[in-house]
Amino acid sequence: MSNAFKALSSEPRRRILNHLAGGPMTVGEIAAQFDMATPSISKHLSLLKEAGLVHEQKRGQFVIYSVAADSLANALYGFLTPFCPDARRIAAKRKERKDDE
Amino acid sequence: MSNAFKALSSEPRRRILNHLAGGPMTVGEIAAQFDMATPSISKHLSLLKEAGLVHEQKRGQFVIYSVAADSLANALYGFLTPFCPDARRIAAKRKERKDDE
DNA sequence: CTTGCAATTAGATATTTTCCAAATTAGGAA
DNA sequence: TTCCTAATTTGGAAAATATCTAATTGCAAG
Repeated sequence: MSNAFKALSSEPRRRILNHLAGGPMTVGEIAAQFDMATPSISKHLSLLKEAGLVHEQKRGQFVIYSVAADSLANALYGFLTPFCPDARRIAAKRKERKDDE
Repeated sequence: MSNAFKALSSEPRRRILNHLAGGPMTVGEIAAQFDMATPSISKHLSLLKEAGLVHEQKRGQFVIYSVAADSLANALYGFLTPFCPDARRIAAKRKERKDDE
């Protein structure tokens, strides 16, 4: 899903992802790094989750977020593919074969 | 530069880039593919140019746009690096060495 | 049960983005 | 020059975003 790109379009969200790259963290730990109210951070996190870029795990009263590295890779891979000449050739062949049927 | 992500956050702009992946085109040729007024397309293209994701070349009264594949790759590479464990290790070492000085 | 802390949801406001139609710029051709 | 076409700029309205404070939810400890 390309909500990923909308999620990545915000500087704060990219910074949040970067922090999370260091390992899972609670909302409070993340918020402590930013000059931004906790609800705003929470909102950003929920957006990142919507986009499938982070995972959320509840532990008691805490919520722990972590990077969904696989989704991140998939989103960017899917986007980049059409720009790779080899991939384009392969896709074209596949399409041609489909048209024959 | 991370204007690239803002540029990529719009569906129309991603579709435009996709069309351009097929080869250079004039504004009119691009606009013909979309159900959107030409000025809007023009605006999107100028945004993509700002972000360094396309190149512009004037030929007479026409303006030809093409994908700046290198910038595209650089932007995504730079972003992805912190999420790659190997790259993280290397960056950490580099930082450590710098701290010693 | 009440109190306290973590996090999310609500409500409000300011800013940004998107898009179109109309006007403008600029090149090429009669 | 004058007309036509390509593209950009302008002006403005509607929609989406970002961020804050205040209120709410949920869990856990006394």
